[in-house]
Amino acid sequence: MGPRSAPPPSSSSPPPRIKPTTHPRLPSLSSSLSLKKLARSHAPPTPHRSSFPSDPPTTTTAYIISPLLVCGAGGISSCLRRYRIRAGGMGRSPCCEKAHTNKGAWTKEEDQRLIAYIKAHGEGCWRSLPKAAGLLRCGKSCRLRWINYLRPDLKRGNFTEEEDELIIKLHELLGNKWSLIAGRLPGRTDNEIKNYWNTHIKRKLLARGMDPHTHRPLNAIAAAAMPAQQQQQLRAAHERHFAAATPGGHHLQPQQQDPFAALSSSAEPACSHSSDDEPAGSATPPPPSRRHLGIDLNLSISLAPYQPDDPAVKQEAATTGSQNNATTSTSAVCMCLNRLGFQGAGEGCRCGGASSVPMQQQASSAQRMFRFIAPLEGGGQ
DNA sequence: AACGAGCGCAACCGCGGGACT
DNA sequence: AAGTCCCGCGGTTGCGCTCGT
Repeated sequence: MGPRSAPPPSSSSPPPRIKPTTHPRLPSLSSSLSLKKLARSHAPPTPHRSSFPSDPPTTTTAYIISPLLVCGAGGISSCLRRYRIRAGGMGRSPCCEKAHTNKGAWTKEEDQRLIAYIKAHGEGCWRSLPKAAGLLRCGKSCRLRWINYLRPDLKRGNFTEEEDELIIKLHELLGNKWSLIAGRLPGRTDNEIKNYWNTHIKRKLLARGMDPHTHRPLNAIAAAAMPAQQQQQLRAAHERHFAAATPGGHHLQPQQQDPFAALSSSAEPACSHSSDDEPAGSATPPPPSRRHLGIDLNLSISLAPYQPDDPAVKQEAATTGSQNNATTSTSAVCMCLNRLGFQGAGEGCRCGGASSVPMQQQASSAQRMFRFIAPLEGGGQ
């Protein structure tokens, strides 16, 4: 059905399906329950997925100079635009020459070409990269392959229990913002986390009696009918999982009695979910607090002592004034504006003290914002 | 041993946002 | 101000492997 039904037109033999991950296969929740089929049964008809219209593009573009020569550090993004000759009328050209690109699984040769090219020239200019690297792929495909599979700093597979719980907490806060969640898990990609969520964590939460969408007791109706005491027991059981899975270091900040509870008590996560999560018509407008959260992801999440592997991150942490207490167990990771910062217990977030101008601006505006300190344990009482 | 169903995950797609002309 | 483009994101698909019968 899909475009991948056609075998990859690669010259080499089809690549062996690489399975670098070693997740132990989880026992089925129930032989009659298939999450995938369940989701599909609730999903609206899949939208039209054919790639591009069959009519030819209305514009023709040509690059008169290799982008490699112009894509220096800092100027990558606009290199193509400056050297483009428009030879046709208005309209949007396809992202690549579909007719001359490979699809499907990547071959080892393709991987090696991509790795070699990026090692030599760095990331960026994805649109022109395939041609420059001698790959018959579209830029998007190259980007995905690199980010999700070839990047050297990827961990790949074997999610730890702590990562599981962090993902669950982050998902409760952020919803299906996989890239944001991935940003808090070094070495993990959004695609990997998304897949892991859909295949493992959903089931894990269901087994705990929690709804993976709302992070509340599974059946809202049953929950409503459930005695308050029973609801509390269920909730407590859920929280005990967190406590057990995150040994040490995750402390509820005493001055923030329970900011998490305010979030958890709201019906919806921070963002809307896909159509297969809930029937489209059932969506209700998020309460004001949720809408606020959706606009401002100025969050802080406490976490186990963080030891960044990346020297650049270490450097950044140092320059943001985190100092030594950045790695103490009483620190929290601040999620302010997509930036990792640290704060000690009982102190305000200091990530705004960065030297860059944008961050100063953000810090000044952040002073007027409400901050969420989201502990990883005991926060949802 | 053979077969079918279920599952995991790599890779694809369309869309939105921001940058640029 | 409007139009165009690229990048990145979230949702979805389908191949190949594993497991149960």
